[in-house]
Amino acid sequence: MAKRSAPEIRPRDADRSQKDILGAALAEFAEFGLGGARMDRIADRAQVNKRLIYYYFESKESLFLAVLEGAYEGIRNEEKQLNLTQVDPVEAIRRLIAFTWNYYIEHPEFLTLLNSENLHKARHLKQSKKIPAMHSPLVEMLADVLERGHKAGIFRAGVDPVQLYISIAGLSYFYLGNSYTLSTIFNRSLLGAKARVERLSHMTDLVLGYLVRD
Amino acid sequence: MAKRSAPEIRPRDADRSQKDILGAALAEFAEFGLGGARMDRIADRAQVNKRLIYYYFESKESLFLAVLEGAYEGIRNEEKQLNLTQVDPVEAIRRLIAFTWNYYIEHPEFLTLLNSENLHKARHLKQSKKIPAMHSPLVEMLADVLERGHKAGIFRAGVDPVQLYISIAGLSYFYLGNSYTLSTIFNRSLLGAKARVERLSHMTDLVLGYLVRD
Amino acid sequence: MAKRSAPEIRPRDADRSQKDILGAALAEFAEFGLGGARMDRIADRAQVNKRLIYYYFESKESLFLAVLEGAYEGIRNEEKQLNLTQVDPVEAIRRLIAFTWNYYIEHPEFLTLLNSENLHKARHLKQSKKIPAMHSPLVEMLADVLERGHKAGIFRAGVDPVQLYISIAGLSYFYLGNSYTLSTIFNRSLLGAKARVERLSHMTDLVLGYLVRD
Amino acid sequence: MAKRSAPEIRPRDADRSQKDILGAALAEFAEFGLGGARMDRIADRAQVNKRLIYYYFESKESLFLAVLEGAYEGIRNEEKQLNLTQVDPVEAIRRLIAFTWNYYIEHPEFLTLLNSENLHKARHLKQSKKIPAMHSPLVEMLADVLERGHKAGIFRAGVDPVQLYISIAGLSYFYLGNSYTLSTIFNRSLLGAKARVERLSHMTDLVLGYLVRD
DNA sequence: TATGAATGAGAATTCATTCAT
DNA sequence: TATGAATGAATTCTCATTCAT
Repeated sequence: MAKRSAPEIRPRDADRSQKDILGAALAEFAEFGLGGARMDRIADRAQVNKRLIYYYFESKESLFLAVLEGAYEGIRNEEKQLNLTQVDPVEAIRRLIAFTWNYYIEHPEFLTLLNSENLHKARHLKQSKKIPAMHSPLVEMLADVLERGHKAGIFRAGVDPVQLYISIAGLSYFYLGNSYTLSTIFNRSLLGAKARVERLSHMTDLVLGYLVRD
Repeated sequence: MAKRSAPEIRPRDADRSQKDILGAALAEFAEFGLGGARMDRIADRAQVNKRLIYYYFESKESLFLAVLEGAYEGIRNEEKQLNLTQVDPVEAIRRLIAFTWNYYIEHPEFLTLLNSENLHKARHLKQSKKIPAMHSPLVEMLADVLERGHKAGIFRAGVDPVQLYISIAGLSYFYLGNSYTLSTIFNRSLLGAKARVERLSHMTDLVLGYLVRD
Repeated sequence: MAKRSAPEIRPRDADRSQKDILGAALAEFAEFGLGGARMDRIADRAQVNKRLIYYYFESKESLFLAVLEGAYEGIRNEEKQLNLTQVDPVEAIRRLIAFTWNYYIEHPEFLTLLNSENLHKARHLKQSKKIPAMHSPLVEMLADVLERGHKAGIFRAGVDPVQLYISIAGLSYFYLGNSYTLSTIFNRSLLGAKARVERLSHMTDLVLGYLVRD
Repeated sequence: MAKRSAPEIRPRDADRSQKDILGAALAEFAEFGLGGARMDRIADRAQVNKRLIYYYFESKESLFLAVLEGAYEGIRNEEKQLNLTQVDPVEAIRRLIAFTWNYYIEHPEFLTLLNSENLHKARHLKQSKKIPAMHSPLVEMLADVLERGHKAGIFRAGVDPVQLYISIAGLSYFYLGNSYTLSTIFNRSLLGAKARVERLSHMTDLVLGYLVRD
């Protein structure tokens, strides 16, 4: 139980070290933002010599970019798992909303990371060669679902999939990302089990209520 | 007695100085976040000696709180102007959405300020004695509108006004607050005149499409 | 005699502080060059908080520039004292050589500072607005002396005063600035009293031997 | 067994590596001085793993010494080529001046290396067992030339060859080594073709004007 | 009310050097 | 002979904050 019980022999492993650093940096940037993050703490979290961070990642800025790229890679990979092309349109919309909701719940770092990046006017994102190439499959999936729904006479016509995608994301994003201020203002728990169920239900009702023509 | 010939006569009263500092701090915190803001720059922006900031506001933290309080005060004041009690329910919803949208567009600082505050887990907000007392009239207005709409047979039943309020806010907030990353990812302008009209239209369609029963 | 006997109350004096810093920086840069100089040591030498250096001088680089400007100002001021316009040409040349020689001996910092600046390709000098304006009066004095000497039938004609000025400086500069290596190589003291007299005598003979026509 | 497909076949022998390192270090030390030189950059320049530098040369300091020794070896070798014993005294002086001038022009590293070494008070030179043994043949040549010139009734008597050697070196050294600051101060190109011819001519006139008795 | 001078505690980054293979 | 991984000790510079008037 002693903090320093064993000298913790760490076998030299470049890949491992880099991954540890990235993981630690993700946590740190998510918790404190780019400006508030500390390289020292990242080194501590990664259990790595601070100098090693600079060895692999040139600077705080480029470390942040690497973390951001990893975050986009992460969500894109998950998105790919979500196959909606064969699914009934109404059910597909449900899954899409639930997916976004759950992903944000499970990856709160993603939200704060995006906030940081927007505070910095997407400065890092624009430098990235990787991220712009990682197209989200969701918009195309959504376009397909909307079209199938419309052809089946279920959904309304003329819905811009990009707008709807942004709306679906925004419904979860704002609720989760601002839960601290919102719950204080409304004096109401937003993240309890019951509240979550209600929110997901509301969002689904909202979007399907809009889409479905009867 | 002045060392320099023309000592830049600039008589300043206490109120004026405090307002200048708050204005400068708002701009600074909005641009860089709490962590990235610099007291030096705030002093420069306010054209005030740095020491004076500490004279009026104890520390960076309490200056941030004061700024946050000012920001909430600002939006609450505007919200009060929006009188929807006599307005046709459908039109009322339109106005509510448009109000939120326009307020965020005209006050982008509000968005980044809220992001900062959430990054810090609403630490300052919780300390504030003022903000919790400033209840937003919008939720009650919305409750009233929803009820009138339902009674008139126009709107669906069972809509939680808080959920809908959060949704309406979220639809604008995410789009505007993340416009830098979104426009980069989608390679599409989000803030041009045409795009704004489309977004407002989409959001209105979405919410009314959900609410209105035919 | 204790190092920390008295807390050494240092009255707040902006001018004094700046001068102390400049003096300490001059010594440090002279001893270690720009690259080898340490801001910490400069602060120690100046008995000043390290932060204060950055308060008055933005960075190490601009501190170096300020020091360089001070050094040029110093030599230019001394040069102005040297009035040769009424002096017999031969005597004037003697004084000019002796002045340069003595100035370099008394201000060895000037030599190493110049070496540093040349190592950096006069990067700082080129930024300076002050130094280029500080024209050395020596070249004009020398031109006057050469002309008077020639008219009096004593000196040879066609001597470029800039070339001769550089030569006179070089004769002292190389000997003094490279005395460590030279004395090691030649295994001979260069800076003893006798050696100094001999060197000054040699330089004077060399230049006058060249100039004087018989 | 190589991890990467084409492992950049580059068979290297020990000698080659050492020479590459020395060459790279010479360039680096010449450009940045001892303090400003970076082991990393030397490794890059030499296209060699940084660790290898330590394998062959113990430390930065001893690498510098090795470079310095190489530099002295280089100039001494060239000096040996300059045979003046059979040459007419006046012509011999011309050649000596021209040799020094040209060597410094072709080996500007030598000048900055010497400056560095003097900044460090000849610390490395004094450690060297090689350099003190490499006596410059120039002083003896000069002594011989001066004596022959005197005996032929051409040159003045009593000239110290060491003093004159230092003077000849200094005339070139100062002009070339300080060309950046001098050309800025005098706002005049010093290294153009015409300027070089003029300088060499001036230096030759100066020395011969002093030596030759008519 | 106002301000220029000053500072301790960090913070990012650098650097020569060593470890392990 | 050669190299990628790793590090402790600086080093420049930053920042919120306080002192003294």
